[in-house]
Parts: sequence; structure tokens; C-alpha cells
Amino acid sequence: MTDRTAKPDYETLLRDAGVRITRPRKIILKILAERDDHPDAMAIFRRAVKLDDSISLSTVYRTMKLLEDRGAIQRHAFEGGPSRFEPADGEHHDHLIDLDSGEVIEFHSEKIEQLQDEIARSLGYDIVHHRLELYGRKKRR
Amino acid sequence: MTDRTAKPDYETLLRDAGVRITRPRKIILKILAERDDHPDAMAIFRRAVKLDDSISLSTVYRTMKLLEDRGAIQRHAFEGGPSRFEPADGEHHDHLIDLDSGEVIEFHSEKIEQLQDEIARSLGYDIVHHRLELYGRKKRR
DNA sequence: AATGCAAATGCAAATCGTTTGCAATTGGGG
DNA sequence: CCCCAATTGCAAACGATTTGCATTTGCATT
Repeated sequence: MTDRTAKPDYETLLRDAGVRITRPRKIILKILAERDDHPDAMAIFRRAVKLDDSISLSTVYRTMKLLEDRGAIQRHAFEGGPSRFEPADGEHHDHLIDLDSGEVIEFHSEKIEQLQDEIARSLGYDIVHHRLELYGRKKRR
Repeated sequence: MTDRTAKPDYETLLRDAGVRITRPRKIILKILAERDDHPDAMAIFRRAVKLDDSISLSTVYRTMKLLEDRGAIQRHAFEGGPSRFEPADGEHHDHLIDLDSGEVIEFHSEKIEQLQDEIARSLGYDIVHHRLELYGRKKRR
């Protein structure tokens, strides 16, 4: 059976797509594979510099762009701050952002997805993509 | 009976809240009251200059900030472009953005709202606000 | 109607996140 | 191991928005 938790081997995938696997790209891919949060470009840059202090911020931005175009990562522009990224493996989900900590919690509701489709259809539109973000605070108990 | 389509008289409301009603602010309020789209700061500035060519873009930005803080308008950061605004009267709604024209269509789904609440609650959060945007294209028939 | 003064303005310069031009470096196919 | 286009680092440019500052202006007060 297929291991649904296995991360795709982007290094190979990208090389096969004609993308050069350079030192900076290797490092950024590694950081993305190991992260368990939703870092922004600067956070990725900081982590990258620890592994190779010659990496530049523009390369991080360029690489994020490249990975996004290739469908390897997703970019999220949560309100206020800079874009934050996450690998695009796994299934679609939406986000709950903790207003106090900035922490991002993922969730998914098939019901909501269906309702969105119905609404768009009834307005004469096909959904290309959507964005559902809940901004909240931990319930004090 | 109450006229549910009546726009609040922001001029009076603001003055009573200790905000000075200046020439630029009068003009911007007028533009907002008459608009039927979701203009960004530059669009509002362009319309304002026609009524008083001494208005500056920073005043538009400052006024949008002030109105937002006072709850008189809502700011929407749709993907890609600059923030766009709309008066905060009327009931809550979400947005469908036409990817080809940039046109914004408003909709509301009580069912989706309820589902959101349920989800946040089950995650231990209170929703402060949320953002639901559908990006789509007109169905070709 | 004239006065006083904090609030608001216009302008230009600064900021933030991100992109880009360019000369120097490098991956990886031949 | 050569070659050359792809990629890099750097610095400068970018678009949206904010800010410092000297000047103007609402408007509460005489």
C-alpha cells in the first residue's frame, strides 16, 4: 500500500522537470521538508543561513516563486504579515490563525467546500481556488 | 419602520466621536457613500482629486485607517493587489472575485458561518473574524 | 466675528516585503 | 573536464503604505 505520509522527492522531481538542483535549492528544500510550521521568506532565510551563510534572501524569494510555480509549495498571504509557505503535498485544508501567537492550525470541512461550490455555481462561476481563514483566540476556560 | 437601506450619517457620527470633519474627509465620505464597487486607495484618490485637486494620497490612506478603526469601513486584502474598501454598513458577507475582471461579487451563507463556528469551537478557539474569498471565472456556456 | 491651539493636512522621505538587473559563479550534459 | 545557459549574490528598484515635519484649519472658546 502507498504510504500517504511520504513526502515526494522534490529534488528528483524538479531535476526531471529540468530544474537545476543547486546548493541553495537543496538547503531550502531540506528546510521545507523538515519544518512543521508555516515560515515566511525571512524565517526560511534565517534557517538557511545557518546551513550556508552565503545564501541570499533573493534566492530564497526566487526559489519560493519557482516552487510555487511548480506546484511544490503553497503560498499563504495571511492578513498583516508577509507570505508564509508550506509544502503542497497532503490534501487541501484551510487555516485558523491564532491572533495572539501567529500559530496556524489546519482544518478541513468537506461540507464547507461543497457549499462554496454551490454558491459559485449559482452565481455563474467556476471556482479556481479559494481562501478560508479563521482568525481567533484560544477560548479561555 | 426602520429603513434598512439607509446609510448611517457618518459625518455626524464621526463628529460626535470627536473627529474633525475636514474638507478631505467630507469628500472621501461622499465618495464612499456613492461608490458601488470596492475601490482601492488609489481609486479613491483619483475620484477625490476630481472634487478637490489639493487632496493628497496620504490623507486618503490616513482617512481609510481612521474609518477602519472607527468601524465605518472594511478593508479587504484580496490576493495580489492593494487593499480595497467598502462601507461597513449592511450585514456581513463574503466575496467572490472574478479573476478576469477583478469584479467583486458579494454573497452570504449562514450555513458556512455556522460550520466555521463549529470548527473553531471544536479547536478550542473563538473566531474574532474570518475571511472567505472565492476566486473564479465566469462559467462559459 | 475674532482667537487659540490641537488636530489634520500636504509633501517628501522612509518603510516593508518583494522583485529585478547585472556581472560573476556553477551545475551537469556532452 | 569543458562549456554555457541557468542560477547566484548583491544592490538597486519596486509598489503599497506609513511617517516626520512644517503649515494649515476645524471648531470650541471668548
